[in-house]
Amino acid sequence: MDSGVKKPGVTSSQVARHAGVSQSAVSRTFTPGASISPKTRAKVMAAAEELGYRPNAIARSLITNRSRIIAVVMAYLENLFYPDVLEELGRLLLKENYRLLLFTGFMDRDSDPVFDQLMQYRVDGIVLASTSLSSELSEECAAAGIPVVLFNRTTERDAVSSVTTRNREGGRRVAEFLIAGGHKRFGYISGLQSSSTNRDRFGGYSEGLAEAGYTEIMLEVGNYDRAEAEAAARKMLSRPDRPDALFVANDHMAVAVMDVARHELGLSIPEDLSIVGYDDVGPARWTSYGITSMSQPLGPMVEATVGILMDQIASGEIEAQHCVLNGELVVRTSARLPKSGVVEVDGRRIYQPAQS
Amino acid sequence: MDSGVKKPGVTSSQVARHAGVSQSAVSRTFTPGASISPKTRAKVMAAAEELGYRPNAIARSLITNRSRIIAVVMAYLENLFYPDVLEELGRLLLKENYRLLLFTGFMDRDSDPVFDQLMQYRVDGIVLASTSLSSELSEECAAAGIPVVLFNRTTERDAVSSVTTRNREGGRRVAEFLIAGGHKRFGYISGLQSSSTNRDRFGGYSEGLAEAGYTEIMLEVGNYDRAEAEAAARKMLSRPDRPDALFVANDHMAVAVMDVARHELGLSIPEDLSIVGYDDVGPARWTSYGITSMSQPLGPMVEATVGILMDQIASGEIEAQHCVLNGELVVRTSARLPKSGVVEVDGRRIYQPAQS
DNA sequence: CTTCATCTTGCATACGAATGCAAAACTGCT
DNA sequence: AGCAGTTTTGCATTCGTATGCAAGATGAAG
Repeated sequence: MDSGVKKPGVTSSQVARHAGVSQSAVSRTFTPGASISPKTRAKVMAAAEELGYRPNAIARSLITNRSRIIAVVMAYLENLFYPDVLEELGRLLLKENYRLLLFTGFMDRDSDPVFDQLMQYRVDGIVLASTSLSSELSEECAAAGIPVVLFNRTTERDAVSSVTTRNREGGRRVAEFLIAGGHKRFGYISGLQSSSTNRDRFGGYSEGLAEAGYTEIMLEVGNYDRAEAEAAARKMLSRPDRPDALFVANDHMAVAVMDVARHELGLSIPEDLSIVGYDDVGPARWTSYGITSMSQPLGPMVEATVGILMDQIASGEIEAQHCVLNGELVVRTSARLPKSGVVEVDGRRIYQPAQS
Repeated sequence: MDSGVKKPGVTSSQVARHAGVSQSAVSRTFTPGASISPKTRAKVMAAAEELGYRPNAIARSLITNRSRIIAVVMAYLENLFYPDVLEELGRLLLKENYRLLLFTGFMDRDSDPVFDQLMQYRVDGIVLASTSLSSELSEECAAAGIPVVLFNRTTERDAVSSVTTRNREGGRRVAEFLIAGGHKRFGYISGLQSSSTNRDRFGGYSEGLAEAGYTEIMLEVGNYDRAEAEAAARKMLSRPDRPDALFVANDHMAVAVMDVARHELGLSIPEDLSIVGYDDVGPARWTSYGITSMSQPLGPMVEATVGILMDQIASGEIEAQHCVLNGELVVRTSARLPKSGVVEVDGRRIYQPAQS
């Protein structure tokens, strides 16, 4: 029974008058768990329906001191991993009856005004999923008593909650895989060098290689940026002693690297060059690329993120929690296969060496 | 001079007391254009700084009846076109001092709760960029007096503002291009059949073909979905009389179609099959695909969207405005070239037949 | 029918900032 | 100094909802 046009600006008092009850009764009707008799509730509902009343979330926020808004900060969305995260976050937050205030499309140094906005809107929680944002921002928010979760990154001091995957182990797994594949010359195209994910991935990778006696790694910087990754690939792969195994810090860059290798330099993948990426994001699965990639379990990561936020909001405690999840090395066609260790699980091929 | 921890919950009255002025003075200090002397302003600023005061946007909204929040509704973000839009929207809205409340990750039929939320938060404007959302939603919002802009879609009755490109002309241009390329058997993989963009693109395409005497078009439905597009491609391209020219309703699907054609069916592109897409989105530019595609001018589209919103918010008038922009047929490698008509503009190759 | 316990209800107030209005402070001018 | 004109200030009220408190209604048990 829709009464057509919903005029905004219908207040609870108007509904109250129309229903012949007090404003409190109206409020209680729309407050789950409030003390209200079925009879008045019905009266109120009828009047509300008739007038097209909707509780004003702004006014409610003012008094409850809860906005039911979670801020999500993502400097850029070019890497499909982040839109995927965003979509899942939207889904889960909606289910928890929270809204998602998105901050994106700004340069990283502009983060100060962003911080101001966060504070002004009294958001109930913050998800920081920008690899490149200053750590100060996060700590400042946490200090202000707002639950913050770093998504896919950490800071040195772990004063603020985070959700990550075992990047170090991931890097090491990539090394093992490439070594088992019989590769001899190793390269790495890095992400933002200041980011924790990049440091850990590279750390694990070089550790793994070093243990097998490979101490030299050709290094170029891609800064998680497509254009820079292309340039890095051009430079590294046109060297006479170019690597035969290349770990790229994420799939977003790996795609670009593959295009350069194949179409600009005429290399065959994986015959001339094996490439391994990170994230296992959409394009990695497309047959044209088929990137062998360390996966990050997006669903569980988002679930953990929302879980931590809800937890901290409910308890009022903002003690830092750190959730570290496991990824898998999903094997596709962009890298030569080792003789053993590749197993099929749930229709996906995974590299799982015997010892683990 | 930062005083460290910003305690939230500092109110204007507290600042007032600390500065020895009235609460009004504090309010005026933070209201651009209000009547306040430099001297008191300075006093207030100092006190505010010291206490870590930030105006409470919620409280402000309540009285000004302006939330400075724009809602953006995008059912899914899998198609990179939408994240790109989102990023640009974020940038422009931030510049206009508006926040972006994102609704995503819900199935389309669930749009009712979404509408409720929009109303509850008293958003100042709405961008509807979901091809598949019901038209009612948009009209209901408009009826409620909230400026609404349909992004990349329209409704039959044009009671609500929209920003689109000339999809019909685009479809026709694709037809001309493929005909000029000497193709004989034409196919179309459609988007959501209920969407206006799909109808227009196909309408223009079939018109253009019909005028050249080609009245038969092989048709499969992709629903703007990757998996469905793959299935559609499999079906259409394994027919003995498969088309030699295929227009796919957007690049997101075209990528999938290309993968199926090349890697599952062993077709060469563009030798065996020419493919043209729509949107000119990121992956279309990647060398592995190099999709010839009708572009949609994202920047101008977003600019127009924000422009319309700001206009309507400022004027209070919500008379529907319709902005229709031009795209170009960006020529790459996924389709055979016509003998003439391809010109180079700003480093991009464009199909521009003589008469236009 | 009384009595006490439990539910409902309305009243009044609070949340934090913006703003019309009138009083107060300042300005410049004679 | 005195006055008119202008600017600045504070007071009081407002926005729309939630909630503690006390009064009223209802129900059950005796």
